[in-house]
Amino acid sequence: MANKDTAISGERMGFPHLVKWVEMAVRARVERVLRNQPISSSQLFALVLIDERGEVTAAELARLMHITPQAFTPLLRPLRAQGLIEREPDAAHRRRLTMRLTDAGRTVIAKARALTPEIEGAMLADFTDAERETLLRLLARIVRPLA
Amino acid sequence: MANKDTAISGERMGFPHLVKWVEMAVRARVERVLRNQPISSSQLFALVLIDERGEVTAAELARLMHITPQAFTPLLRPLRAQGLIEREPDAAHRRRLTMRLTDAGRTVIAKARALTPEIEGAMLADFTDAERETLLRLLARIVRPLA
DNA sequence: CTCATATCAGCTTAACTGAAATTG
DNA sequence: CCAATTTCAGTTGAGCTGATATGA
Repeated sequence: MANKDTAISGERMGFPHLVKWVEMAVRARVERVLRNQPISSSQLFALVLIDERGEVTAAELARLMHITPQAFTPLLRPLRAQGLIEREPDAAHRRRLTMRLTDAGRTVIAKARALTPEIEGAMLADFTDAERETLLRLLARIVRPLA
Repeated sequence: MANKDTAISGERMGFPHLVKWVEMAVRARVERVLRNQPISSSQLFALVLIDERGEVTAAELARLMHITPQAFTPLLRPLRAQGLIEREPDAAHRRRLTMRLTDAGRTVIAKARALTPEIEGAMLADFTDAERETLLRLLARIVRPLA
């Protein structure tokens, strides 16, 4: 039976395993909260990244998200169909299409953002303010070199 | 342009957003490393959870992973087909099937586990030992109440 | 010619809902 | 009759590879 006694309480759990577990718990909560919104969890993620960047091409965004550019095209379609983003050929490279949020897109993000503190509160219920701060700062440092 | 200057460096990024971003970076690396293994990232996650529990039913595992029991059945099929797990009707409730790892399953996990330190090392390259310890401890505390 | 971008096609995996059978 | 477990069916979302067209 391997390590029934050791795995959870004793020996360190691997970093990828921990991240996956936390992400699945987060995902379930986000999906539940987004049930009535006209957008999926992954689409929202892309939308937030576009917002953070201001202007960005699809290829660049795909690299940020660690997915192939091909996987990004279908993710984008519903966002365009709902008018949440707009695209425009780049001045220097007509092949590139830079995109940015529309007002409708910003509205959707704002509504979604309002729901996340509740999720953080539920998942970090027994964390002190200092611990939350530490956790978010460390996670942000993992993300920073990817940005 | 919303917050090109503020979002990444200034205002706090939401907890769900940070987790999703880190998870996508981890997922891409795990998939690359598992390319030659006879198992997917999600299947490995389930396998590790079974290992940690020792004995567990599918319904219980689905709750741990925050997915529906229906979503769990197809995840399990390749694991059974490859003989990585074995199942047996529960003594008290014949409807329930408790499962556990086989030796083959433990071998696959061991091989996969050997690859994760490399991923952690790459993603936490500029973290001190103390910072890694803190991060893993905080993540484990999020997971603990879910276990 | 080569490289990056964007997109199309086909495929696989992994989630969902709804419905059914089994058992306590 | 009801609740929990398991599984089947059908659907959707979100990745992948391979191929194609366009432009710098």
